[in-house]
Amino acid sequence: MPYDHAAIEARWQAYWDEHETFEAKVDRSKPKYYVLDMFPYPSGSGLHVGHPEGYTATDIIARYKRMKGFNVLHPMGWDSFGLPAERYAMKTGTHPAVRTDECIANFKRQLKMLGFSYDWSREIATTDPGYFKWTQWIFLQLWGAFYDREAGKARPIAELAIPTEVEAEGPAAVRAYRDARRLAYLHEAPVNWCPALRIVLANEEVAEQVEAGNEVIRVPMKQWMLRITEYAQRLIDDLEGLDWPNSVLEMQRHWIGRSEGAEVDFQVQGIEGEEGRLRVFTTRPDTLFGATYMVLAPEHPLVARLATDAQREAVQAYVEATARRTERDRQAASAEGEKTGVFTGAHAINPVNGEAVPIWIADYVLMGYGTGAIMAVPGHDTRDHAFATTMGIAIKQVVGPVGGGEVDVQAEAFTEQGVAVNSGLIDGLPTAEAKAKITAWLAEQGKGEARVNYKLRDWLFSRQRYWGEPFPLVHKPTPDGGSEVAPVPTADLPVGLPEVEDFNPSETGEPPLAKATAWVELPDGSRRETNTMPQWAGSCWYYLRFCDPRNADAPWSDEAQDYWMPVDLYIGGAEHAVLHLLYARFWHKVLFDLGHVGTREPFHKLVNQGMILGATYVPKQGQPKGEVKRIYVADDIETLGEGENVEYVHKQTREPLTIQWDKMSKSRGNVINPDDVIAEYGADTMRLYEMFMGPLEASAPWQPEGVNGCFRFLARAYRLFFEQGKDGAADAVREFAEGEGTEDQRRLLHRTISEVSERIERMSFNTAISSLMVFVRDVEKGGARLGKAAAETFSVLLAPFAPHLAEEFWRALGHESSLTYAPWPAADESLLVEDSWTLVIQIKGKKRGELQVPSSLDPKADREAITKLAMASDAVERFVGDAEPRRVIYVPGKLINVVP
RNA sequence: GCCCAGGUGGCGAAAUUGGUCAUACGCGGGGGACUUAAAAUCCCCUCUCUUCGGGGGUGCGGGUUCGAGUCCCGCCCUGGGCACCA
Repeated sequence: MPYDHAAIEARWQAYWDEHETFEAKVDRSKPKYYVLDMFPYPSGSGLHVGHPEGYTATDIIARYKRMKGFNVLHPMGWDSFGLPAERYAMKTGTHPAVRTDECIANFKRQLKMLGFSYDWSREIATTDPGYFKWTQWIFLQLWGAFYDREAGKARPIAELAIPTEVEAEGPAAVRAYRDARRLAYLHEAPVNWCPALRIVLANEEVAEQVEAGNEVIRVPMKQWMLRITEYAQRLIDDLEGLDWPNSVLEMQRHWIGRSEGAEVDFQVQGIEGEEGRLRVFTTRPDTLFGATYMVLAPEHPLVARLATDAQREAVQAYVEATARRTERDRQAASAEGEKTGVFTGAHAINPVNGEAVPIWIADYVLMGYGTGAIMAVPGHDTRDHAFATTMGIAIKQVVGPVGGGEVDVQAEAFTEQGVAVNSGLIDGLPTAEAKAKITAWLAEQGKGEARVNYKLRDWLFSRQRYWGEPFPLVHKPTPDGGSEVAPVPTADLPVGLPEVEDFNPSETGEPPLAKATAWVELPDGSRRETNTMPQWAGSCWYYLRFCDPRNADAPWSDEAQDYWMPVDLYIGGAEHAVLHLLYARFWHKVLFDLGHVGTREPFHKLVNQGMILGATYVPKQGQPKGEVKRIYVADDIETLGEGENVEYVHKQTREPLTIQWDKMSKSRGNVINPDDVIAEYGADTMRLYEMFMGPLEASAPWQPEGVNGCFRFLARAYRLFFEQGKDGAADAVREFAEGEGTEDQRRLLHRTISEVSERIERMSFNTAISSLMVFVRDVEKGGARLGKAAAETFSVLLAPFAPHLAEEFWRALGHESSLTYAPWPAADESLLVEDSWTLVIQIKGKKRGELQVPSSLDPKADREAITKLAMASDAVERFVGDAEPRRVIYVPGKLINVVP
């Protein structure tokens, strides 16, 4: 019988389960290693081959680290709240919990088939009440805290100092004072309402729905917000020291979007004092002298007051028109260069030169950033330039190029740094100095101050959905006829989801939970909060729960958290580069401030695995315009020719096609199902191929022929250990030679140990596998019987990649138990050294010969002897002759370069 | 437009800090062995030109260096992200 992967894999999966081989326990005598996958949303369609790429990588590391003596935590769970289950419920009436359980079961079956070494006793699901009890608990920590800017950290709200004048106004005022400072707060604001889905979308979710053809409009609604903006600076600062891909670090920094500048006060003409103070934010205070107009966002509170009678109607109309458009929509149109806006009729005084500048409103200024108002400097800002040109507003030059020279700001804005001109007290100063000087001057005059702004906005945290964590809050009537928010006591958590008949929100946006009146209305007259949390909530802290997943009294114990955290290696898709990682970091920092965790950052090393691409076939001539795009899958096509002359045509139409590689998706029909691959080749082959395709971080196409190559390698290895049984008899274990076999085998073995170890450490799995392939090939080629010790070592080296087959080998060698905790071998350095080494002889940088140098000559110490040897070589004689070389470069152990 | 990553054989890809031979390993292709035959397996060849001495070649054009896939400058292309953030 040849390599019977199905039987072998079933046997070892059962063994691991039965022996609880991968269960992790806190053990302070060993160093720990926490290796985590981004847990999946268990979708109805099951795993595709893209999922196991990252999972295989973490599994290799987990298994390698165990053999290196680490106590490894390698858990898996389910990010199981989510919209698909809810939509499925709306369509079929099946409760989301039922559907979710089915999907989880399927995912788990598939993952188990791949032989991943997860500690399944730690399995968690975010939808499990035993889990979301603590999600709710963490929310209450946020609700119960404020950010102390002076201390630079969050503190319990009870410690917030209440000003005496507030105290004097009574409990309602104190409550309001506190509520306005909590890290979780209610905020009425225009939100992105999607009528088709009947849900509110976060800004970052709008694009996706608009692309899907769903309308998104703005409506005001009361929403729970989380004060992530207070952490903006720390979220930037603490990126330092993380071992993360540069691209992710950059994306996070850009998302947070720190910018330094100044706030400047303009005084509106005709409105005295504080009320008429119009504050703007600018990163270029040095261009203040070039401000020829101002712009307010249409939502700016001062807009209504500023509009003069003559302009009131136009202003009103503009404000209403923009209110209907989503922020994204506004930005998209305007970014094309279409600038719209209306003059308010009012003017304000420029504090640096006393000039009166007109005040406009325009939607290219956003209320959510800075102060919602700008000074416009068309000479030195592209957007202002476009607007001024459209509206016929004056453009003034106040910065010139450093080396002198002319620029025409009428034609195009000069946005670079330079030297201030036409700018009074800062004339002649380079931009940086001009900024500093004018900012200092403004501060002195009480007309402005230096200021740092961030693009990051507070996090819209409530959703009008059923399938999410309920907020552990109630709205309690107060004696004055109002209501106050009160937490559900920890002892009463979790707040579970009520049974409902209908999972749809109402047309007005009332969440589905609002219809469960028996659940909403409490005996004391309080009403439960009916929003639910977004899907991000559960994934913000699951890595902490994995440390102590069955704890019923706390989200985690100090002991477990202190031992396992931080996550040493975190692998997942690049699509989570910003939001998930930012939100999780934010929660972690709040928990850190409040003393619940001991680490500032949760994830030490982060790796994004690349995408696995699937094949589709499209017309070679390109898609005809105006027609529905034609995309075909492998079943539709016929392959003609071979090698470099390969051609694809459609089976029926004979249309010439060309292959195209895309992200795998159901809609494209280019998905490969792991079940099929495993059935044909086995999990070990599948794991091996996924890693052999190329570097983990790179995207690569799934090529079925490549899978076969990996299978062939395992089958070869199998034949190294087993002899085919005659006439249907079981395969017999081969006889092995003594020890590490022949001298050649020993050397080969130790080189393989050295290479595989080093390449796993570098996570260069494709090249590590190549070393293993070379080992098998060369042992075969050598023809001698493999030494038993060498066979054992090889099994260990293979185990992280193809664990089932490795276990099979291990047992064949006479071991009773699993090789999971067998020690990782160390290479004998002395065997890596050859008898002689090759010195390359170059003449003027070109290779002209080589020389075998005996190992008795040390590359470094015997420099002179080696040089002498080289100078006497044929190559030097031929190309240099007797002439004295101008230069001789000797690279120890590598080459000698003679320049005549 | 801006930011990040990347461009190496017919294909997936190798090449510690600039240092031998660019193209390991695998796929595909060609030739052969075994077989009645096929599958499986095994062996050899597989960047290119060549007058067989050697020459050229890592997206393109320059540069630094004794020596560049690797470093610098300027382009081109592909993928990902951001995109009126004042």
